[in-house]
Amino acid sequence: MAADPLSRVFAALADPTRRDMVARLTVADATVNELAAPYDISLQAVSKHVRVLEDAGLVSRSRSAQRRPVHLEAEVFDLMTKWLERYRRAAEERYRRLDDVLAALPDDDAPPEEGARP
Amino acid sequence: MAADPLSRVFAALADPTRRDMVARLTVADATVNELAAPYDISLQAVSKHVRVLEDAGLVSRSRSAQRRPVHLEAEVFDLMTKWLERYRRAAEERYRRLDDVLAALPDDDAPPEEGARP
DNA sequence: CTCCTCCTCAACCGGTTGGTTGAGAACGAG
DNA sequence: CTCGTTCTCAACCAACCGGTTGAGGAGGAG
Repeated sequence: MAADPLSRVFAALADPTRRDMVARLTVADATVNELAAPYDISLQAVSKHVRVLEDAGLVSRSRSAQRRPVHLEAEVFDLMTKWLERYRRAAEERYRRLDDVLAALPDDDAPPEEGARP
Repeated sequence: MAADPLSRVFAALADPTRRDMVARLTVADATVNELAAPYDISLQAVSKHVRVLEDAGLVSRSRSAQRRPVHLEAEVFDLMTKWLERYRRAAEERYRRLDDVLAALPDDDAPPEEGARP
């Protein structure tokens, strides 16, 4: 279970139920019971989902009496957004660069396998 | 295997090997063989990884001769970024709103369950 | 104290996933 | 045509995942 943080975050968000929980947690904190209400799965299953979110750092919990309110953490979103943005930008730039590459094509019709890794 | 698109994208990116491939594809297109070079897993495994990325719409392939160059698609990144940004912003706003909520707390110490979805 | 509520732990199950090996399709080069 | 290269399909396997049920810990409420 020692996967890198990013993998855990992506994996946690790969489940629609979990994404829905996150969406609802942006509105307000909630207990496990409240979180479980909309879904017709067992409370234990919901508990597991929350644990996955917690392990991914997307969510934190404080104990107040016997309730364990679930709270959304925004930081990890920033981290992921940053990661994503980086590659999105790179892909876009490459897309733009393509025109230059095509324009700079010499008489040779067989492209010289330009895949040298820097 | 009929998961929603967003789930497929997140799931695809939940694997470090696949994320590394995506990173390298931002630099240049590559064949399966080129992609496979850095990893000590079988070529078939790499082929499977590429297929997962393709099913997620992160990557497209054209056939030129017997080579099947893999090309990164930027659109899906936009989609995911948009999704993420929406919740990141919501979480931040809620974080900011928290001060107001605390300030507006009446004499009642039991918060009135304000979880109505708009 | 006893009871009730909220939640978690543990064991189990079927389906998916990441990996393997082996066979073979598709295509260019000789 | 034959050969070599590139890549995929198929079957299999161990591990993980999302779900279940059953048991039980941790606090308030009576």
